[in-house]
Amino acid sequence: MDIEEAVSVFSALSQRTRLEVLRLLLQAGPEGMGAGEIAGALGVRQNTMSTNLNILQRSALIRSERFGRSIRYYADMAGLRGLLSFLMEDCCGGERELCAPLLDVLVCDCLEKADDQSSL
Amino acid sequence: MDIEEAVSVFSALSQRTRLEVLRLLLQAGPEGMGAGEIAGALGVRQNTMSTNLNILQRSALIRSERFGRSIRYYADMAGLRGLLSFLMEDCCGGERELCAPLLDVLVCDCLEKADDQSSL
DNA sequence: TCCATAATTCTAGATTACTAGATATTTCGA
DNA sequence: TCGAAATATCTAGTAATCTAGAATTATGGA
Repeated sequence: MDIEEAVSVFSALSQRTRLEVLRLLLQAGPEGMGAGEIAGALGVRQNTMSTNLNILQRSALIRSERFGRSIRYYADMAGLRGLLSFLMEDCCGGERELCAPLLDVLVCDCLEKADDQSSL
Repeated sequence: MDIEEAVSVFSALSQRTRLEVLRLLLQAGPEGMGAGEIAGALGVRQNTMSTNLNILQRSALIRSERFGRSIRYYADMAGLRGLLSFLMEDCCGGERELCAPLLDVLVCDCLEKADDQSSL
């Protein structure tokens, strides 16, 4: 990922509806959600949501899959990973202590509430 | 952090100069960098940089400290942590496997190159 | 107190982004 | 093949953001 792409991805996240969509899809997990379902859940008009879903997808923050005439969307963990990776590239300035607190976020909020067989 | 604040923080990151500044300061580590030094390093006019530093600081992505007549800026790890925490809130949908890859980013890019006494 | 340095604030013209109405496309079922 | 459902695209008026010139504030030294 280069700087232009990263800026574009952060732009995708800097709008209320789109940020809500990503969080909703992260919470939805592997099941994903239908496009109309997402629009309904967030109280946004269908065409506006379609535009915003497209922007998120172009940024590789979400993925989609068609089922019949509806389309399901999912959080794209690989894309999110790429973004965080770019941001934290060469971080810390060699000082582990500066960077470590960021790990706690994911460990606490995400993994601790899952089962405890920490394979890391 | 609420959604409005998170949007505002992502907006702060969705501009090339500001994203470059945050990465630069993450790489600089605890030493930080002077305001003029940052502007010089990125080839941005001093008043434009000042505006952008202010936006990053309002978003709690960087901190500042005055030394005589110059001002040093530092990455604000607590602010960054808050943002990631908000984004990943209630993630995974109970499926640990969906979320775990995000940890690798920080573990690989940031901590593995530090000493190996993994206290997690 | 006066000057130079370092950084910030004010401002406006130019660019970019957002929303929603209207229309188009895709798919399924009858 | 026709109609309905689900979603996407086009468009334009409105709103927000970006940059840099000019002026301002804060600090330290002579």
